[in-house]
Amino acid sequence: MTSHLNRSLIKNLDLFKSLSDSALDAILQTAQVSRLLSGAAVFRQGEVADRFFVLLHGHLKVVQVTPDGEQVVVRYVNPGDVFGIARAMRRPHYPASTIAVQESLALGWMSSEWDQFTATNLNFASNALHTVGQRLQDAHERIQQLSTEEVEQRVARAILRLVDQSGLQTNEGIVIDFPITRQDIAEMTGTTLHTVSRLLSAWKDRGVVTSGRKRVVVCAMDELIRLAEGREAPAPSKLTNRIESE
Amino acid sequence: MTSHLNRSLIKNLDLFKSLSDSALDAILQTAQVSRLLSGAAVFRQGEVADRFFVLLHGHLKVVQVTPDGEQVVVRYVNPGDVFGIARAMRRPHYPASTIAVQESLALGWMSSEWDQFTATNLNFASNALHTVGQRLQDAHERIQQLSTEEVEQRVARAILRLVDQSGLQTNEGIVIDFPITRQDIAEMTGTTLHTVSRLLSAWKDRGVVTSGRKRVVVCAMDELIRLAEGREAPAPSKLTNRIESE
DNA sequence: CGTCCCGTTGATCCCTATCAAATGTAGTGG
DNA sequence: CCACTACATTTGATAGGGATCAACGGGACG
Repeated sequence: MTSHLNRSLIKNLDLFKSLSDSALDAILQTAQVSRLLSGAAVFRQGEVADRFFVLLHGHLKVVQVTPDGEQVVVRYVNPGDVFGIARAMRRPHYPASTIAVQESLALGWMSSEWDQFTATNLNFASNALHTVGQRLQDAHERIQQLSTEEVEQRVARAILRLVDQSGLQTNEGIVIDFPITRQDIAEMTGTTLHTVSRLLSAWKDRGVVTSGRKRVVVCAMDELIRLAEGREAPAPSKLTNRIESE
Repeated sequence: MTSHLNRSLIKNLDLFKSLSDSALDAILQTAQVSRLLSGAAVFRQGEVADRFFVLLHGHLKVVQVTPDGEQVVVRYVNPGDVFGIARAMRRPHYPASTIAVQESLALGWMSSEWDQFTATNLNFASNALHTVGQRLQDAHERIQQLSTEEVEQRVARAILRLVDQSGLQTNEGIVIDFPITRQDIAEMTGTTLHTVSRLLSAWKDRGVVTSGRKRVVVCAMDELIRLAEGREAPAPSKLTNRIESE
């Protein structure tokens, strides 16, 4: 009799790439399933990092709170991503909280098993290094943006990143397929919800996006890319005029 | 007959912690020494990441330039630090340039040897993960600061970090023991050299620091810490008044 | 001893945070 | 099904922190 956890669930995930079937089975043996309601925390900043996870379905956000209570969104976790691997970096506590922004499903292991995994399979540690390297790269990009770019560019880039990771083509444009507020976007870009709201409103007027409560849809990718690169909108040509412009 | 490269040079470095003596010797066999003059680049952003290094002596700065030519200082490399390990994270090119800010000495290996090292010694990959994890943590802290703190706090923190890593106690205070310009500090904190200069001038007037050309000395750590935490200077009490006030 | 770099300082402006208040939208319980 | 409530969003007014522009001063090094 087989477990309801199927090898195929994880065999294509980055972390487990090129592991043997038997290794995968052994790993699944010790996995625990976490079902998460929207708003539920998988773990909280400061807790002992006793488990690590892979997200199978849904979306999580990783947030850090500063000493004086301000929040920063570190990143969003997408299906297939590993998270909570603080212990593998010899960090005894989670440096941030991870919270489901929609109903989600994750697989978890005890941190103590990490060494087991890496010892059994040489690729495992290398894969983890690859993942963390990617994150480091992302973090540096963000530092660069916070240091040198204006708010509008940063917000445009943040939305492009979200679209890239979780964009869903619909007939009104590409929608970010999980709930996200102005406040969230502000916490990703180092600005305020007010400024984000103003930007989205302005963009909506120009037909670049549509947006509603916890919802953002990109209508004109090209235009958004232009904004992200700091080039202002070109002088509005007759061709790009919108129909209902007066 | 023994090489002039001595095992003791590297045996205490984080990356090589808990490697056997024979492993260390094998590693040293393939090392190349780089002598660097101030201003010399070890490698440049965008080049193929064909080598990785350990800094033995001196100081380097890691800088990224944005598409439109602005620079960001990613971090300073201190003696004992590994750098240039892009390839280990499966990144084919160096994401930043690394430049000596004073005469320095580094040990380098071909990137292709990395796999050799990790295969031979299980701790190696784990140590690397630890190092990169530390950097990720640092990057996130910086993102947090850029997102939520004011310039004065950020500059104060940057200087505290430098003091922490490379502070040297002298009779006029703790000096940062390598050359660093206002521009450099600005590029670490996402501000301009003008603002940094104004801040240092103001701090000098208050007796918190002394500074000169490419030189920063911290006189009152406690005061700087206060600034870094966002608490403004307390109402100047009679006890803390400086002699030549008035 | 001149020239380049680095640092200082003033004046001005503008982006964006902040304060404030109204409107809109989903969910809930009677 | 509607009233009530909590939370999201929008939008206006205002102020201020820093960037930017501009010019000068000073030390180091060839």
